[in-house]
Amino acid sequence: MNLAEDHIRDAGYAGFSFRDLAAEAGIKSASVHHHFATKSAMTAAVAKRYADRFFLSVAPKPGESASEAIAAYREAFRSSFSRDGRMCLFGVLGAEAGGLAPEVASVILAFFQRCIEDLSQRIGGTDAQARAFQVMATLEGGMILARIYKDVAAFDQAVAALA
Amino acid sequence: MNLAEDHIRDAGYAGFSFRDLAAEAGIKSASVHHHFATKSAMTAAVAKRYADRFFLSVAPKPGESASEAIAAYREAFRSSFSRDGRMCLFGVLGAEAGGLAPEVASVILAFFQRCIEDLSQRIGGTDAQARAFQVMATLEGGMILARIYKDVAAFDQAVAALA
DNA sequence: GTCTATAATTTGATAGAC
DNA sequence: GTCTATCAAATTATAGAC
Repeated sequence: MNLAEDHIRDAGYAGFSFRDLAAEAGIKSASVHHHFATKSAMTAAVAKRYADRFFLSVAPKPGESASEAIAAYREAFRSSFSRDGRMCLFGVLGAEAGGLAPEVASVILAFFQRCIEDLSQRIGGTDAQARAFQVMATLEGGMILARIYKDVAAFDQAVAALA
Repeated sequence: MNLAEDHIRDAGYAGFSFRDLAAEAGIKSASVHHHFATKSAMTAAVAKRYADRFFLSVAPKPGESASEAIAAYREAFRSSFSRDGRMCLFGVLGAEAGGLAPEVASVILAFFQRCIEDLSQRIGGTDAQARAFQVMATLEGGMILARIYKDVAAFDQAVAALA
């Protein structure tokens, strides 16, 4: 799952095969199929694990401000990219969603819905939902720019005016 | 090229094959290879044509303001999505860039660099470049949200505070 | 410019032994 | 849980005729 996650964040759903993963893990592809019946099922499982980890990392702190909530999301994205130069998994999968199984698409939608809902509540005020959409769009788009420029400075400039 | 562009905008580089395109065009895959030696070469050609069309559509009008320049970009993205529900081609390719040939990656980088340069000049002022990065990130990210929600309203909320 | 035919490889997935 | 072996299909790409 770690290897699959890296490959997806780098090159998308088509960016890995069971043989790739098996070779890198030192086993055979049939052994991967023992754990995940299909590639879609494995991708959905990897995505769910990624989402769980993400929402733990952005968990609200008592008495935080709207700016602090936005900063928590920003830092989660930023540290992810600066650690290994790879994108947000859901940004990649979201961009190529037209070619993914419903099984995977539903996990992607659930992730963004939960982000928007969580951010909206923590931002508060009249335009909370629109600001939540703006934050998520800027973070995901900023990741694309950073990966294309191969420079986290592109991300930093993109998100500088956010919070 | 029209068919390839649609497929890429829907499901990325892995979202089409020469046989797919040939079948939909009513010819054979060998005939597609007559025009494009490799899949990477075709993708690069499609991307360049897309970029040319894009920069024509956002060409500056005499005496425009910074807000009007941003609005031109916003409308180019918005109309593209609302026309057929598909993403910006460079948003898709940018997200999965880790698995693309250098031949394609260089076209992607050139597109974003030209966008940033063009927007920076038309926005002007002290933070022009940072604002340009913010605009591009929000537009690309907003496209991802719109395609996942299957609703242009997600894009509209994401970009509402831009200009 | 299109076709038939095919090469060479990769892919997702399965059966069954250990 | 891992293995060997294999299948059926798809993929990118090429050779050569019309």
